[in-house]
Amino acid sequence: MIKKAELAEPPVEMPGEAAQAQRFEKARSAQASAVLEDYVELIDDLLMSAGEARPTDIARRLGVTHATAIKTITRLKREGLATSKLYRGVFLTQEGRELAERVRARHRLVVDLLRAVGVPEQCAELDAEGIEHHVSDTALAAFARFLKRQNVSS
Amino acid sequence: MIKKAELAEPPVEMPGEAAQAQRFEKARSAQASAVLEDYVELIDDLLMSAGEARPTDIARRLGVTHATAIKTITRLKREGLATSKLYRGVFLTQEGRELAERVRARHRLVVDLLRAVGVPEQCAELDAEGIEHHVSDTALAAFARFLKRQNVSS
DNA sequence: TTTAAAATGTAGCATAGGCTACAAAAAAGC
DNA sequence: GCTTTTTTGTAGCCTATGCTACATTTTAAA
Repeated sequence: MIKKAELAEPPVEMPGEAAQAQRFEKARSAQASAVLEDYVELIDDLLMSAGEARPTDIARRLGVTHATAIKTITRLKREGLATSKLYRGVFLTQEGRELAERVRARHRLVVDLLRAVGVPEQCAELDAEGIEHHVSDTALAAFARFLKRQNVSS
Repeated sequence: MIKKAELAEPPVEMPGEAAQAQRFEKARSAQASAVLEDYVELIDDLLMSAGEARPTDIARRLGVTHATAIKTITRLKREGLATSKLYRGVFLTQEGRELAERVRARHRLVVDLLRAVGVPEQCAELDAEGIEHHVSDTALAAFARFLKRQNVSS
């Protein structure tokens, strides 16, 4: 092993190290809520377009089995985002609806931003699905400003 | 339950449904490799800057316990991305080094793109950590073109 | 050289999110 | 109204990623 003294490193632990750890921490926690966000947005979609959101439809749209969907719906209920009645579909709580709206707006903004910098339409939709969960409010605001400038100048 | 006939939906399953499922599928698989990408990039960093990458350092930088880091390092080895000798640190295989280089280039490009559209420096670094794993090669190429245009015109 | 500290590794536990297989209830069709 | 199909739910298993607690080994210090 190389001794620390030989490396001529800063003697005190650099603050950049903790900062880096925080970045990863943040990315991990964003990922934890990503699945819930996807479900909430999809349920809201289904409720508006079809009038109901059934576990089977949710599962098919997400590309998972119904067992997986039901398990996650249980988690949504536990976290106060959704409610469900047997054979009566899934509904969102007030909190769930608010989250859905935020997620939807964010998704649109991310897709628009990607399109604006030249990403092909289909690719923008594809990539946005994963990207959106990691875009902070600060970045989102910057996206909105950028798009506004683009539209004005065009 | 609302009967399908009452909803006046398209009789055949829309292809958009399968497409949506594929988007989620892709985002999920991207997430599965995200952790490995982070480790590989960090190990490469440590090897270049400190000459060695020890589990303890990796853990501290990622903000996890050493037990967690060691477990993931075991997975890296299983997947052929890294090697390690007891008390001699972790090293990357050829494949691991190539992955690290791709990840690093992608990270830089994502940060630059975020900066270019007006995201504050610190926020760009923070968000890029989560975003980068979901940016496809197609989008990456678009980012590069966009940045080139920006630089030329400025 | 002997002891203390740090690093490494292992074991066992939890949660999340996948899956298949089985069971039960509701809806649809005859 | 009875039968079949669809939908829903449960149980049990797997992997990944966290964690704490304990054991071991190496490094550093006295």
